[in-house]
Amino acid sequence: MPPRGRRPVGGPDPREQILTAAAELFSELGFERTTMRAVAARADVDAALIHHYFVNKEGLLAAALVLPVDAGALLAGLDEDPEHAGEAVVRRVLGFWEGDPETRRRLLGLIRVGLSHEYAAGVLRDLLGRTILTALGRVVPDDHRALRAALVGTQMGGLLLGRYVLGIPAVRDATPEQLVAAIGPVVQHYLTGPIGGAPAAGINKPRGTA
Amino acid sequence: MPPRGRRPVGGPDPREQILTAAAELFSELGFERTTMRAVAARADVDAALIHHYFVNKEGLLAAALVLPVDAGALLAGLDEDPEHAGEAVVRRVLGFWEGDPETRRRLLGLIRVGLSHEYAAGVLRDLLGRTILTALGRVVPDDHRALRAALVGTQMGGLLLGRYVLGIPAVRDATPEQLVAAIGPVVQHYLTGPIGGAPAAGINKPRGTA
DNA sequence: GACCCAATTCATCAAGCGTTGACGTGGATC
DNA sequence: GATCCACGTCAACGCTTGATGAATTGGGTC
Repeated sequence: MPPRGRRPVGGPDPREQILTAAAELFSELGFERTTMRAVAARADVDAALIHHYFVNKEGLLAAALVLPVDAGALLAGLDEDPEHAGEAVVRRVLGFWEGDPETRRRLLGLIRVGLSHEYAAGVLRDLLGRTILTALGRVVPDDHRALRAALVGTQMGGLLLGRYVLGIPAVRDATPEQLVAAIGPVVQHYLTGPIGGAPAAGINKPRGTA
Repeated sequence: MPPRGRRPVGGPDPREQILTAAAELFSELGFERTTMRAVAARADVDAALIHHYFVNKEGLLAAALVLPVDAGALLAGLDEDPEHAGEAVVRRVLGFWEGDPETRRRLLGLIRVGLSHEYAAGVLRDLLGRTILTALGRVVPDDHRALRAALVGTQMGGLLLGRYVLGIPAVRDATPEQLVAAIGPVVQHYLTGPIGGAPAAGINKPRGTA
């Protein structure tokens, strides 16, 4: 039980500790099941202090849920080898996810929270739509650019969901390179292949205008 | 305010009303944010009656969350036209979802609840893995069957997530046939195309494998 | 029609929740 | 070194939650 008032300087920054604890708990438990008291306990801080810094639980969420991945940097340089951009996307995302546990936790939290809370849902929606779109830059042809980016988003989102959130055995146990080999061409297809009405070649024939 | 004891016969079955109300609310709100009182109010019933029938909230969830889609029936007959099985899968799932609002709500609920509650997560995991696997039957070649089915699951799951849960604009506003045209070939690729070690070109492959 | 059990409500519980206001404490400023 | 304010804790409020046990009513059974 620490003394009453302001702490002497030198110790760890309580604000940062709160943010870390909140990010961890939101990731593991989602929004509703994360309690202010639990965050406070993990941060070794009184619960009221959280309100002092972040006003309320939503504010804490907004602060703890900084966009955990710089999509622009993650997907930079893909246009140097447009033919293998699809594989590169999958490889980078998986590598990023599995490399840095901090990012992994934050991204996992974003997914989990985004499905139960509207604020985070917006962040996630933007990440899977707009952010990917701008990040892909010139790789994506002009026609249906938004749709192409969003399709990539659904496939990558579904992959992360199946592998890390739900844990579907076959996807959970596959090696990253196995997934790159299987999904890379799909992403490539979404990026540069014929989607929509185009009857052209490239893939198992898109059933002409039936 | 109804009288105290047992109701006279003739009215609607309260047990069914509870299940309906629970399914609706779980779908809209997820597990945590659905309260027993809200279920009771919508079912026009005292909250204690829910405990009488279903013991506790988890029991209510388990009872209300019957598998909302007979994947076997939904995906039956695909092997009659294996070349277009991919498109058929996407078309049927979207048609099913958009056709019957009851199914739609239940499936949406399953997704939403499955991401916040372990019991429902298991149901969802099985649906996207095992159930799809068995449903696809002979369409899927022998090699990597489980992985193929799971990959289909991730793509379809990601699609539903983006279109109906998150509402990514480009995917939300696309027409079903647009999505069939864009995603059908991908599912086809997962079903019968080369995944894993196969040396052949990615997705840009002449039709007629397997 | 006496008896039993299922169905149904009522009243209430204990626990946990987010939040608040008062109060103490130290660093910074002049 | 007096003053001010950000920092930090304490104690508690008001509310909601899931759950329980007793009380009441009706249908079935013999």
